[in-house]
Amino acid sequence: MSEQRRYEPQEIEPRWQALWAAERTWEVANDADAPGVAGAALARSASGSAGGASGAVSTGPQATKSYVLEMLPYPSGEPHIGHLKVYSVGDAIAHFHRRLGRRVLHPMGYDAFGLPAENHAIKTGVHPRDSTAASIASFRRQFHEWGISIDWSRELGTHEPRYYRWTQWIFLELLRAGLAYRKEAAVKWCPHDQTVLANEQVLDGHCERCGAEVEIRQLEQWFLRITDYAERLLGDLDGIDWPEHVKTMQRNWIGRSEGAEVTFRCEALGVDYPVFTTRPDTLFGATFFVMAPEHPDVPRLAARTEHEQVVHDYVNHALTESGEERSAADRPKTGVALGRTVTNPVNGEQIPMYVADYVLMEYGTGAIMAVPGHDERDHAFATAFGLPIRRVIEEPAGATGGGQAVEGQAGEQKAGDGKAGTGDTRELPYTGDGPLVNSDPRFDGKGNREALPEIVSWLDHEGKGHASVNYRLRDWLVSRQRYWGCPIPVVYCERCGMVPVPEQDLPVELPDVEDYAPQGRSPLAAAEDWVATSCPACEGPARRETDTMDTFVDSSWYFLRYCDANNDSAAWDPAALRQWMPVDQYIGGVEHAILHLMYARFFCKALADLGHLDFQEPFRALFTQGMVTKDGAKMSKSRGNVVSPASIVERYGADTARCYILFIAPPDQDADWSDDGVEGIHRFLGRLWRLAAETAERGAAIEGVVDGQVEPAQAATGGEGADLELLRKAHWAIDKVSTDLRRFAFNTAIAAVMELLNDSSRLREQVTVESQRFALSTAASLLFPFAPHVCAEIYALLNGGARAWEQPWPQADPALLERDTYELVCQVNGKLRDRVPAPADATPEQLKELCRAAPNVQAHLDGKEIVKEIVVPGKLVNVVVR
RNA sequence: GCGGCGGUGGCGGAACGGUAGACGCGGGGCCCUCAAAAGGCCCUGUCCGCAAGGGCGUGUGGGUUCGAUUCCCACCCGCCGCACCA
Repeated sequence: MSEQRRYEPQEIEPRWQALWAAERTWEVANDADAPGVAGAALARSASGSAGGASGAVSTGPQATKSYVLEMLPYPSGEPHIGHLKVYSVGDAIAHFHRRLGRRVLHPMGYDAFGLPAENHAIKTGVHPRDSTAASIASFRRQFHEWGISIDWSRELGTHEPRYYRWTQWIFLELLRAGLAYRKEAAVKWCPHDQTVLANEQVLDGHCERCGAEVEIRQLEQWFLRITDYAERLLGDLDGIDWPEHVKTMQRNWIGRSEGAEVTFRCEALGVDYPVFTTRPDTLFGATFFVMAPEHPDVPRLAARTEHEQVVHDYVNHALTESGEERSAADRPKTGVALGRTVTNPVNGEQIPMYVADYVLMEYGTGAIMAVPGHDERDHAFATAFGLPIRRVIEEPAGATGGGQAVEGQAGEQKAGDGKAGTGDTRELPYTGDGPLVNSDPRFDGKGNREALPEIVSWLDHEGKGHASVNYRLRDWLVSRQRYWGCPIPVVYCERCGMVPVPEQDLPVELPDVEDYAPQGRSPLAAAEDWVATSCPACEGPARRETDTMDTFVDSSWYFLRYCDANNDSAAWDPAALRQWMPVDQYIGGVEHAILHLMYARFFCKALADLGHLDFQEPFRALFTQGMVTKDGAKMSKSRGNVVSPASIVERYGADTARCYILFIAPPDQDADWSDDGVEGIHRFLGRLWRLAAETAERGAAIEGVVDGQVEPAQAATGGEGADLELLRKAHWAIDKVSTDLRRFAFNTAIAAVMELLNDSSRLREQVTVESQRFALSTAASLLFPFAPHVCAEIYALLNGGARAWEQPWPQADPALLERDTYELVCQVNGKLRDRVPAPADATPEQLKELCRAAPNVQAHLDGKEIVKEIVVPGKLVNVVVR
């Protein structure tokens, strides 16, 4: 190099950021014809070709839209390295789509309500409104400093009244449709702190803060009826382009099971108890009946019996245990008898009722029929309590099922039930398939799978049961007794009951309260003059709902609001949604695989049913990025291994930070941060910049080129020797980067540009300035989505001030991707023995000749018989010898 | 237990069934320099060999194939979900 030049991102980056901000480069209007949008700018300049592009992309009203969206950040403190990663990925995609000629919507907002901000406020004494504002300012500033191409005209915060006004509107729509409702639910209550506790805040049945024994209280809570959508949430997963593991998690979460609901009658009380079972084929093996401790009928069943006190104690103990304790997998089965019986509808047997904590109130009906012969849990319980165990399915000879085959007598079967002894002496429980026995003459001998539907239709006919589908999914509890959230827009009137706040009175603004610490009821309840209001229906005295909404409600529709973010007369104009939705590429952490992504899908389906949307799925494609670790561990303050994006950006510049985080690993994988690795990327960008600066200088010296006087680099199509080699490499890189961007392989895309730079550098003494300029221009063009500032700089430097982001994405010339000679791989018995140059158009016969003639192939053929020759044109010849 | 993902040099990672280890980091040598920083050039899976070359190598064991990191079967290990779900 002629003289020492330094790559100075601190000088380069703010300059381009200022330009993009001043020109509002990344804003895109809803009206496709509107001037000043990025797409239109591209259209204007698309006549010049650059970076080897042929066939400029046209944009305009007809241009394809692309909605590229990263999950909005929760503004707490400063952005961390995970934010840098997700927005680097999203920005690369947004830039790529723009330069493919699409109109790209790439907005930003903040998920600003929520517990962490509130807890932080309680701890520091800074009002959540203020700490959130400070955090948002920090995020906004850093997004600018990272050079993320955001349409800032659509910025929003979910805590702003102009946003949550519409969150409340959606809530009212759901309420109107019966999809939001109030219901009593069992919640944990600390009698000392006078507060509801989350399950996580209960340790060993005691309050984690004061140690008081926790009680269970039935409290009214707000729910959203997501279970109505279980089937559609499951079925529609098939039509969206999401990672398989995310779909699997959602399927598991929904937990669909097919079976039957069967009614067991308690004659003493005259009450029918339905149970859900996936195994109606084993009904004849039901020898007892179990209810969950939370089952509302349990006290009633035990009342005035000798079991009353024991049952009461057991239930109380079970209720105060933490979910974690109760679900500990192989804990011994516990329970107590209720002293009552129910009738097994298939055979009229009276079977005893128990209450046991292995039965969950949340699943099915909160009561089960127990079939100890064919269910492991029921078997464990029966064994512990000396209950009869009956085999109703034979184990086919040689089959392996749940039970292990044992020699001799099945000693485990201490059942006092005469029917237990059949010819099958293998151990129970048996959970596999086989012919029914000990059931009913109509079914005995039939395969259980075959008999199952027959039994169900028989039950149906008798009015004792019916086919049924059950889901694990529960309705979504959305009310929170917390301050920093969206107020639920209803009031309670003594005369009219619960009354929705009329739409024109929205938003119900969150009042400023001084004491927002949780205290058993919502902190909002303390804001007396806010709570006291008048009934919208009768104008009589009424009180406002003081619970707020779960933060996940806020983030279940924000992607819709971006489409029409500044609309003050509606949540959105349907035309705006038609223009942008669904999101074409959604990007975020896999930690939201279930909750956020399920809720957002639910909202879309519900809003579509209400006529507000004309699509069912919000996110057509999803990409989940992996975590960034340091020294193999999750970054955390307590470990002291936090790498702050701000410090990296300050030291190396945003381009280096962004490129590095995309280079270390495929973005969907976890990646370990290495300080040395960052240096490597910084060297690479520095080398690219220096070589480009040198090339521009050389060009100026030879051609008298000065800024603004040359067209963007023309696609060179000729040349020979080193020039041709470099030209080919550039086209190879175009092809490689284009392919890799489509499959999110940013690491290999950046590697390809590195190769192009390495060749440019190696050949720089042997090629013309024009070749060099084309190669480096192409490198900058291809790298722009990852390192926009330095690439804009280089592109302008080499192309008379032309703007990289306005250039169509380069296209590889197929003719230059092919070679007239290549290195033929010569194998003997599949082992590489030699490589020889071969003409691209050689026939298979000629290739065989070439291979056999290769010196080292000769050596391995010596004295052997050629059995076969495999020819893969363009690649290799494999000679098989004996 | 069920489901998903993964296991390749000293490290991060490449590789349409066809040259294993691209690219980068780290390491070694050299150039530039009074010296250093910065930068540049070369080498770098492993073993044998002066070299040419050869042996061995993608968690383990089988299989399919002319050829397997890639496809199939069984297993081991790690990570992530879910988990007494009837």
